[in-house]
Amino acid sequence: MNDNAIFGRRSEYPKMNKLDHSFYQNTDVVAVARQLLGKYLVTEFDGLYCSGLITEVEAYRAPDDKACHAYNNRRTKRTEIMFWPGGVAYVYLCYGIHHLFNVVTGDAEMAHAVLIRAVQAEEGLETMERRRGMSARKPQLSSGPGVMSKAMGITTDWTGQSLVEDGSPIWIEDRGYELREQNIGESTRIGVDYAEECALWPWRFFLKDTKWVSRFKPPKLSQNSP
DNA sequence: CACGGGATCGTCT
DNA sequence: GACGATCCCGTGT
Repeated sequence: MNDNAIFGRRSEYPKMNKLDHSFYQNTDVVAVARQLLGKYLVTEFDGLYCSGLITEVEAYRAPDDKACHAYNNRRTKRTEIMFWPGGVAYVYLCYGIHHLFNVVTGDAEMAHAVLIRAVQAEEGLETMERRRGMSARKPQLSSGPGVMSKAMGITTDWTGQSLVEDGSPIWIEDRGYELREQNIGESTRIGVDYAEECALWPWRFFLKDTKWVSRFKPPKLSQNSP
């Protein structure tokens, strides 16, 4: 996918450059979230290969972010993964139905993660169509964190899975395209109204000029909204 | 297009 | 026992 409306020039990176520990262990999770836009999410397991351009993300950061599952460094069996060193998947079940895929970032004991909310399907379209039961031409195929995971075949079985080790079923690649800053939009995060003042933090990032993003819903605060 | 409700279950209180 | 970092479908305009 080399769309000049989204990408600037191609950089000198070799193609298919799998992101490694040094990328994920950046301690600035908001910066990592931005950097993940324009990269490619890839899954390959059971002989099925799929990829998509990452078009929408959100950053979550313990201990100060009330929207983060590990707010105040709360450790539970589920959130323990977020305290691991960056470069593993954190996948959890939402509303009993949807499997939401996050990338754990930062050093060990830093419970930071980036929620991948949407991708533009690129390869393995027939596989994604079968998983979703719809045409791969429609952005609803993979625009939204629940449906993105479904299209890519990601489930909670993969929580704790490394994204960097050889042979991992899921990883992220830099294919050498450089985003223009002007093509990155930002907003508050979706569905975190309970997070009080943190619900107003502009930690959702997305590619402008593409239909492959979820519909934005502004936060509805019960009170104390500046 | 806006809104509202139901689905469905692991997790934490 | 309550509640989601959501989605889809139905209704009404």
